[in-house]
Amino acid sequence: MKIGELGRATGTSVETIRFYEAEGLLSAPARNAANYRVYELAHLERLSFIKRSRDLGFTLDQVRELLRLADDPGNSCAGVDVITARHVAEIDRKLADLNALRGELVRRLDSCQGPTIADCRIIEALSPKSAAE
Amino acid sequence: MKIGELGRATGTSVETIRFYEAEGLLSAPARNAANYRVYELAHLERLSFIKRSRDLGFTLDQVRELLRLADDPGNSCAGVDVITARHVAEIDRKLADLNALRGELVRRLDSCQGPTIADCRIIEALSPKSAAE
DNA sequence: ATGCACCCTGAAGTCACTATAGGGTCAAGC
DNA sequence: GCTTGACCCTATAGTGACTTCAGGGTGCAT
Repeated sequence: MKIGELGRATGTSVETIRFYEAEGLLSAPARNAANYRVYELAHLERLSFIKRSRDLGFTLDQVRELLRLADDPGNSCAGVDVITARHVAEIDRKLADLNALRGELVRRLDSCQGPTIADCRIIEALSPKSAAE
Repeated sequence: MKIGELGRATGTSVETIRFYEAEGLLSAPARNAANYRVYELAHLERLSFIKRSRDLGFTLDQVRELLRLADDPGNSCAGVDVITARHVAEIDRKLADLNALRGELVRRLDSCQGPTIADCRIIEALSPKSAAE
Protein backbone atom coordinates (compact mmCIF):
# COMPACT_ATOMS: atom_id res chain seq x y z
CA MET A 1 0.00 0.00 0.00
CA LYS A 2 1.50 3.31 -1.10
CA ILE A 3 1.09 6.59 0.74
CA GLY A 4 -1.65 7.88 -1.55
CA GLU A 5 -3.77 4.78 -1.00
CA LEU A 6 -3.25 4.98 2.74
CA GLY A 7 -4.33 8.60 2.62
CA ARG A 8 -7.50 7.80 0.70
CA ALA A 9 -8.25 4.86 3.01
CA THR A 10 -8.06 7.01 6.12
CA GLY A 11 -9.10 10.44 4.88
CA THR A 12 -5.68 11.88 5.59
CA SER A 13 -3.52 13.90 3.21
CA VAL A 14 -0.20 12.53 2.01
CA GLU A 15 1.60 15.48 3.57
CA THR A 16 -0.05 14.87 6.91
CA ILE A 17 1.01 11.20 6.86
CA ARG A 18 4.62 12.20 6.24
CA PHE A 19 4.24 14.79 8.99
CA TYR A 20 3.00 12.14 11.45
CA GLU A 21 5.99 9.98 10.55
CA ALA A 22 8.38 12.88 11.21
CA GLU A 23 6.59 13.48 14.53
CA GLY A 24 7.04 9.84 15.52
CA LEU A 25 3.31 9.11 15.65
CA LEU A 26 3.43 6.65 12.78
CA SER A 27 6.45 4.36 12.44
CA ALA A 28 8.54 4.66 9.28
CA PRO A 29 7.41 1.99 6.82
CA ALA A 30 9.59 -0.11 4.49
CA ARG A 31 10.62 1.36 1.15
CA ASN A 32 10.42 -0.22 -2.28
CA ALA A 33 13.07 -0.02 -5.02
CA ALA A 34 11.90 3.47 -6.01
CA ASN A 35 12.20 4.67 -2.39
CA TYR A 36 8.41 4.85 -2.08
CA ARG A 37 6.89 4.18 1.34
CA VAL A 38 5.16 0.79 1.52
CA TYR A 39 2.55 0.48 4.30
CA GLU A 40 1.18 -2.62 6.05
CA LEU A 41 -2.21 -3.17 7.64
CA ALA A 42 -0.78 -2.21 11.04
CA HIS A 43 -0.01 1.26 9.68
CA LEU A 44 -3.55 1.62 8.41
CA GLU A 45 -4.92 0.70 11.83
CA ARG A 46 -2.58 3.04 13.63
CA LEU A 47 -3.36 5.93 11.33
CA SER A 48 -7.10 5.27 11.68
CA PHE A 49 -6.71 5.51 15.44
CA ILE A 50 -4.85 8.79 15.10
CA LYS A 51 -7.42 10.15 12.65
CA ARG A 52 -10.35 9.27 14.91
CA SER A 53 -8.65 10.83 17.90
CA ARG A 54 -7.86 14.00 15.97
CA ASP A 55 -11.44 14.15 14.67
CA LEU A 56 -12.57 14.02 18.30
CA GLY A 57 -10.39 17.04 18.97
CA PHE A 58 -7.52 15.50 20.92
CA THR A 59 -4.19 17.28 20.50
CA LEU A 60 -1.26 15.38 19.03
CA ASP A 61 0.25 15.14 22.50
CA GLN A 62 -2.96 13.59 23.80
CA VAL A 63 -3.01 11.22 20.83
CA ARG A 64 0.56 10.21 21.66
CA GLU A 65 -0.53 9.42 25.21
CA LEU A 66 -3.64 7.54 24.08
CA LEU A 67 -1.51 5.43 21.73
CA ARG A 68 0.93 4.67 24.51
CA LEU A 69 -1.92 3.58 26.79
CA ALA A 70 -3.66 1.61 24.05
CA ASP A 71 -0.47 -0.26 23.27
CA ASP A 72 -0.53 -2.14 26.56
CA PRO A 73 -3.86 -3.95 27.12
CA GLY A 74 -2.93 -4.48 30.79
CA ASN A 75 -2.79 -0.76 31.51
CA SER A 76 -5.42 0.81 33.66
CA CYS A 77 -8.24 2.50 31.84
CA ALA A 78 -8.11 5.39 34.28
CA GLY A 79 -5.48 7.30 32.29
CA VAL A 80 -7.70 7.26 29.23
CA ASP A 81 -10.65 8.42 31.28
CA VAL A 82 -8.65 11.29 32.71
CA ILE A 83 -7.50 12.47 29.29
CA THR A 84 -11.03 12.22 27.93
CA ALA A 85 -12.69 13.94 30.87
CA ARG A 86 -10.18 16.76 30.72
CA HIS A 87 -10.91 17.12 27.03
CA VAL A 88 -14.64 17.29 27.66
CA ALA A 89 -14.07 20.02 30.24
CA GLU A 90 -12.02 21.96 27.69
CA ILE A 91 -14.79 21.58 25.13
CA ASP A 92 -17.33 22.85 27.67
CA ARG A 93 -15.24 25.95 28.17
CA LYS A 94 -15.05 26.54 24.44
CA LEU A 95 -18.79 26.00 24.03
CA ALA A 96 -19.55 28.57 26.70
CA ASP A 97 -17.17 31.07 25.11
CA LEU A 98 -18.60 30.60 21.65
CA ASN A 99 -22.18 30.87 22.87
CA ALA A 100 -21.43 34.14 24.64
CA LEU A 101 -19.67 35.45 21.54
CA ARG A 102 -22.54 34.47 19.31
CA GLY A 103 -25.01 36.23 21.56
CA GLU A 104 -23.08 39.47 21.43
CA LEU A 105 -22.64 39.37 17.67
CA VAL A 106 -26.27 38.61 16.95
CA ARG A 107 -27.39 41.34 19.32
CA ARG A 108 -25.25 43.77 17.37
CA LEU A 109 -26.41 42.51 14.00
CA ASP A 110 -30.04 42.85 15.03
CA SER A 111 -29.61 46.39 16.25
CA CYS A 112 -27.89 47.58 13.07
CA GLN A 113 -30.37 49.83 11.25
CA GLY A 114 -28.81 52.79 9.50
CA PRO A 115 -27.46 52.39 5.96
CA THR A 116 -24.06 54.00 6.49
CA ILE A 117 -21.12 53.43 8.80
CA ALA A 118 -22.08 56.57 10.70
CA ASP A 119 -25.24 54.79 11.88
CA CYS A 120 -23.80 51.30 12.15
CA ARG A 121 -24.33 49.81 15.58
CA ILE A 122 -21.70 47.14 15.06
CA ILE A 123 -18.95 49.65 14.39
CA GLU A 124 -20.35 51.79 17.15
CA ALA A 125 -20.14 48.87 19.56
CA LEU A 126 -16.56 48.23 18.56
CA SER A 127 -15.56 51.87 18.85
CA PRO A 128 -14.19 53.06 22.17
CA LYS A 129 -16.27 56.20 22.40
CA SER A 130 -19.42 54.17 22.92
CA ALA A 131 -17.75 51.81 25.33
CA ALA A 132 -20.55 50.15 27.28
CA GLU A 133 -18.43 48.43 29.92
CA MET B 1 1.65 57.53 26.90
CA LYS B 2 4.24 54.78 26.78
CA ILE B 3 3.66 51.29 25.48
CA GLY B 4 3.21 49.75 28.93
CA GLU B 5 0.49 52.24 29.85
CA LEU B 6 -1.26 51.65 26.56
CA GLY B 7 -1.12 47.95 27.21
CA ARG B 8 -2.62 48.29 30.68
CA ALA B 9 -5.28 50.68 29.38
CA THR B 10 -6.44 48.23 26.72
CA GLY B 11 -5.66 44.85 28.25
CA THR B 12 -3.11 44.10 25.57
CA SER B 13 0.44 42.89 26.11
CA VAL B 14 3.38 45.06 25.10
CA GLU B 15 4.56 42.37 22.70
CA THR B 16 1.17 42.22 21.04
CA ILE B 17 1.11 46.00 20.53
CA ARG B 18 4.49 45.88 18.82
CA PHE B 19 3.22 42.93 16.79
CA TYR B 20 0.17 44.94 15.65
CA GLU B 21 2.46 47.78 14.62
CA ALA B 22 4.60 45.39 12.57
CA GLU B 23 1.41 44.02 10.99
CA GLY B 24 0.26 47.51 10.03
CA LEU B 25 -2.86 47.41 12.21
CA LEU B 26 -1.66 50.17 14.48
CA SER B 27 0.30 53.08 13.01
CA ALA B 28 3.85 53.63 14.24
CA PRO B 29 3.80 56.29 16.96
CA ALA B 30 6.33 59.07 17.54
CA ARG B 31 9.46 58.29 19.54
CA ASN B 32 10.93 60.23 22.43
CA ALA B 33 14.62 60.96 22.96
CA ALA B 34 15.17 57.49 24.38
CA ASN B 35 13.57 55.91 21.30
CA TYR B 36 10.53 54.88 23.32
CA ARG B 37 7.18 54.76 21.54
CA VAL B 38 4.89 57.65 22.56
CA TYR B 39 1.19 57.06 21.94
CA GLU B 40 -1.67 59.52 21.47
CA LEU B 41 -5.36 59.14 22.27
CA ALA B 42 -6.01 58.09 18.66
CA HIS B 43 -3.77 55.06 19.19
CA LEU B 44 -5.65 54.10 22.34
CA GLU B 45 -8.95 54.28 20.47
CA ARG B 46 -7.65 52.29 17.54
CA LEU B 47 -6.17 49.61 19.77
CA SER B 48 -9.40 49.39 21.78
CA PHE B 49 -11.29 48.76 18.56
CA ILE B 50 -8.85 46.04 17.60
CA LYS B 51 -9.03 44.47 21.04
CA ARG B 52 -12.84 44.41 21.06
CA SER B 53 -12.93 42.89 17.60
CA ARG B 54 -10.41 40.22 18.55
CA ASP B 55 -12.32 39.45 21.72
CA LEU B 56 -15.37 38.85 19.56
CA GLY B 57 -13.36 36.32 17.58
CA PHE B 58 -12.71 38.24 14.36
CA THR B 59 -9.46 37.29 12.61
CA LEU B 60 -6.82 39.95 12.09
CA ASP B 61 -7.77 40.10 8.41
CA GLN B 62 -11.38 40.74 9.38
CA VAL B 63 -10.24 43.40 11.85
CA ARG B 64 -8.25 45.03 9.09
CA GLU B 65 -11.38 45.13 6.92
CA LEU B 66 -13.55 46.41 9.78
CA LEU B 67 -11.05 49.19 10.43
CA ARG B 68 -11.04 50.12 6.76
CA LEU B 69 -14.85 50.29 6.73
CA ALA B 70 -15.03 52.16 10.03
CA ASP B 71 -12.59 54.77 8.78
CA ASP B 72 -15.06 56.16 6.27
CA PRO B 73 -18.37 57.13 7.94
CA GLY B 74 -19.99 57.43 4.50
CA ASN B 75 -19.40 53.77 3.70
CA SER B 76 -22.32 51.42 3.54
CA CYS B 77 -22.96 49.41 6.66
CA ALA B 78 -23.58 46.33 4.51
CA GLY B 79 -19.93 45.30 4.45
CA VAL B 80 -19.82 45.21 8.21
CA ASP B 81 -23.01 43.19 8.32
CA VAL B 82 -21.62 40.68 5.85
CA ILE B 83 -18.42 40.20 7.83
CA THR B 84 -20.35 39.83 11.06
CA ALA B 85 -22.97 37.46 9.64
CA ARG B 86 -20.25 35.31 8.11
CA HIS B 87 -18.53 35.21 11.46
CA VAL B 88 -21.73 34.16 13.22
CA ALA B 89 -22.18 31.38 10.66
CA GLU B 90 -18.64 30.23 11.34
CA ILE B 91 -19.32 30.21 15.08
CA ASP B 92 -22.49 28.18 14.50
CA ARG B 93 -20.47 25.60 12.62
CA LYS B 94 -17.95 25.40 15.44
CA LEU B 95 -20.69 25.13 18.06
CA ALA B 96 -22.32 22.25 16.17
CA ASP B 97 -18.96 20.49 15.81
CA LEU B 98 -18.11 20.88 19.46
CA ASN B 99 -21.53 19.71 20.60
CA ALA B 100 -21.29 16.59 18.45
CA LEU B 101 -17.79 15.96 19.75
CA ARG B 102 -18.85 16.38 23.32
CA GLY B 103 -21.71 13.96 22.85
CA GLU B 104 -19.42 11.29 21.47
CA LEU B 105 -16.84 11.71 24.19
CA VAL B 106 -19.36 11.64 27.02
CA ARG B 107 -21.06 8.58 25.54
CA ARG B 108 -17.71 6.83 25.52
CA LEU B 109 -16.81 7.96 29.01
CA ASP B 110 -20.13 6.71 30.33
CA SER B 111 -19.77 3.33 28.71
CA CYS B 112 -16.25 2.76 29.99
CA GLN B 113 -16.56 0.05 32.65
CA GLY B 114 -13.62 -2.36 32.72
CA PRO B 115 -10.53 -1.47 34.76
CA THR B 116 -7.92 -2.22 32.06
CA ILE B 117 -7.26 -1.05 28.54
CA ALA B 118 -8.46 -4.39 27.25
CA ASP B 119 -11.98 -3.47 28.41
CA CYS B 120 -11.80 0.25 27.77
CA ARG B 121 -14.62 1.41 25.56
CA ILE B 122 -12.89 4.63 24.68
CA ILE B 123 -9.83 2.92 23.27
CA GLU B 124 -12.13 0.39 21.65
CA ALA B 125 -14.05 3.19 19.96
CA LEU B 126 -10.87 4.73 18.69
CA SER B 127 -9.45 1.46 17.41
CA PRO B 128 -10.17 0.56 13.79
CA LYS B 129 -11.29 -3.05 14.47
CA SER B 130 -14.43 -1.79 16.16
CA ALA B 131 -15.06 0.84 13.53
CA ALA B 132 -18.71 1.70 13.75
CA GLU B 133 -18.98 3.76 10.59
C1' DA C 1 9.10 10.22 -26.26
C1' DT C 2 5.68 12.56 -24.01
C1' DG C 3 2.28 13.36 -20.77
C1' DC C 4 0.39 12.64 -16.40
C1' DA C 5 -0.37 10.95 -11.83
C1' DC C 6 2.12 9.76 -8.33
C1' DC C 7 6.22 9.67 -5.25
C1' DC C 8 10.59 11.89 -2.80
C1' DT C 9 13.17 15.59 0.32
C1' DG C 10 13.86 19.85 2.66
C1' DA C 11 12.47 24.25 3.72
C1' DA C 12 9.29 27.86 4.37
C1' DG C 13 4.59 29.62 5.26
C1' DT C 14 0.14 29.84 8.05
C1' DC C 15 -2.25 32.31 12.40
C1' DA C 16 -1.83 35.23 16.24
C1' DC C 17 0.76 35.68 19.05
C1' DT C 18 4.58 34.39 22.95
C1' DA C 19 9.17 33.87 24.44
C1' DT C 20 14.05 34.58 24.42
C1' DA C 21 18.52 36.89 23.98
C1' DG C 22 20.95 40.81 24.54
C1' DG C 23 20.90 45.19 25.17
C1' DG C 24 19.56 50.64 26.60
C1' DT C 25 16.90 54.21 29.92
C1' DC C 26 15.34 56.25 34.04
C1' DA C 27 14.10 57.32 38.77
C1' DA C 28 14.83 56.02 43.61
C1' DG C 29 17.56 54.72 47.38
C1' DC C 30 22.26 53.89 49.56
C1' DG D 1 28.10 57.92 42.17
C1' DC D 2 26.46 53.38 42.03
C1' DT D 3 23.27 49.88 42.13
C1' DT D 4 18.67 48.01 41.78
C1' DG D 5 14.56 47.38 39.42
C1' DA D 6 10.98 48.53 36.31
C1' DC D 7 10.55 49.74 32.07
C1' DC D 8 11.89 50.18 27.09
C1' DC D 9 14.32 48.62 22.45
C1' DT D 10 15.40 45.17 18.36
C1' DA D 11 15.75 40.84 16.15
C1' DT D 12 14.87 36.14 16.08
C1' DA D 13 12.80 31.75 17.15
C1' DG D 14 9.08 28.93 18.95
C1' DT D 15 4.00 27.36 19.30
C1' DG D 16 0.33 23.56 16.95
C1' DA D 17 -0.86 21.06 13.32
C1' DC D 18 -0.40 21.15 9.52
C1' DT D 19 0.06 23.22 4.26
C1' DT D 20 2.61 24.82 0.45
C1' DC D 21 6.47 25.24 -2.41
C1' DA D 22 10.66 24.25 -5.01
C1' DG D 23 12.91 20.98 -7.42
C1' DG D 24 13.31 16.71 -8.53
C1' DG D 25 12.47 11.11 -9.55
C1' DT D 26 9.12 6.93 -10.99
C1' DG D 27 5.80 4.33 -13.54
C1' DC D 28 2.49 3.57 -16.90
C1' DA D 29 -0.22 4.68 -20.98
C1' DT D 30 -0.43 6.86 -25.56
